[in-house]
Amino acid sequence: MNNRLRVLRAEHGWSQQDLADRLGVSRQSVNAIEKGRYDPSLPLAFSIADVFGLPIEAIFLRD
Amino acid sequence: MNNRLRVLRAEHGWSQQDLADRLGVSRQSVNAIEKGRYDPSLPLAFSIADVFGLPIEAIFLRD
DNA sequence: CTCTAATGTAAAGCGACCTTGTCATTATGA
DNA sequence: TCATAATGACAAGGTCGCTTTACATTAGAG
Repeated sequence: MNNRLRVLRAEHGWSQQDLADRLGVSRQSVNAIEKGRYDPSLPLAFSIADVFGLPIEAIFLRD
Repeated sequence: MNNRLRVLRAEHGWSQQDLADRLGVSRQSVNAIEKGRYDPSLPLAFSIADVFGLPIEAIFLRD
């Protein structure tokens, strides 16, 4: 499950900590998801989609 | 996190076992998700979206 | 160069997701 | 009625998602 988190975060000029704060999760979680170490839960995926104003499918990609 | 699994499954005339087979998960998992006992992982949510030919947002709803 | 922000990673712990196995209940059909 | 299918639920066990704490590395500002 690839994702475009790093790019989207950069477009917004946010640090991993900034994004973590907006999502209400730890910086390590953002880093781990961004680096592909694991996938977010579905609720967190929805939160990420909300933060960026995009559908989940525009952020997370099948492989 | 509400979902429209029961309705969609009924529309297709599938039993929980039928859907589980298509998703490659156990019948108990389908039942638990359908009953709202827990949310699917993101990869499973994508599989469900694929099976029904719908975007994730059309199946799973924020609360 | 020095200080600080940002990032990457690791460990331990907890709860969520998913499994197999099992049992109970309800509905349907021969 | 009897057999079978479908659903709901629970327990035990494994892995994943997320936490806090901690430390190392990299990059930029001054």
